[in-house]
Amino acid sequence: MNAGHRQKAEMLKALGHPIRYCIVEGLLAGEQNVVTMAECLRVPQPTVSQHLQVLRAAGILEGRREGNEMHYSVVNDGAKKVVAALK
Amino acid sequence: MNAGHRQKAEMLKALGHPIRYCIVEGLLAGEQNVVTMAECLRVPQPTVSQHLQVLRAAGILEGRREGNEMHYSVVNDGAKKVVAALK
DNA sequence: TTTTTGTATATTAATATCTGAATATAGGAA
DNA sequence: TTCCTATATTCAGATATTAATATACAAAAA
Repeated sequence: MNAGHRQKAEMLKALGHPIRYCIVEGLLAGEQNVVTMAECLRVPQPTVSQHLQVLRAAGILEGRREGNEMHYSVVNDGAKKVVAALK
Repeated sequence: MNAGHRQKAEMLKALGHPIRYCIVEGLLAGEQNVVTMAECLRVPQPTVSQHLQVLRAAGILEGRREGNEMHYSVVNDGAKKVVAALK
C-alpha cells in the first residue's frame, strides 16, 4: 500500500456516493448550474453544495463564477476515466 | 439519480479505501492468501478480514476455501475496469 | 492437541450525511 | 442608494455510518 493507492482510493471514495457520482456524470454530459443539479437530484440545494465541496476538496471539480451562477467542470483525468469505464 | 447510479456508487465506495483498493489490485495481479495480504499491507489479519467482508458484501469478491486457506478472486467487471482505468 | 488460517463480535473513536437557518454574492428595479 | 430576488455557500445540530482495536470463536491440518 503506497501513496498512489491512497490517492486513488481517496478519489474513488469521493465518487462513491450516489449524489456525487450523479453530479460528476452530469457535468461530463454538459450540465452546470447548481439549481438544475438540485432539481434533477431532488435534494435541497445546500446538500448539493456540500457534495460539491467534497468533490472540489478531492480535486475532482473546479468551479468558476459566471454572474450569479457557478459553473463547475471535471478536472480530474482519473475520475473521467472511471465514469467512462462504467458507462 | 437512478438505481444504476446507486449501484455504481456503492461499488466505488467499497473500492474507496486504501486497504480495499490494494486488496483488489493485488488480487487482480494474482495474490490470494489472507496472511500474505495482511503482511503486505502491514495491518492485523482481522482488519483484512473485515475489509474482505465489505468487498464480498459489495459483490466485488468471491472466496472459496482451499484446505485451511481462503482463495479470493475479483468477480465484478466494473471493479476490474475501474482498477484497470487507474493503472 | 497444538498450530495455522480465517471469521465474527463488541467497543470505541472518528467521519459522513442530512436538515434547516443564516449568510454571502450578484444583478436588476424602484 | 436601497430593496428585492435568484443563486450559492456556510454553519450548527442531530443522526448514522465507518474503521480500528482487541477478543473470542471456527475450521483444517500436522
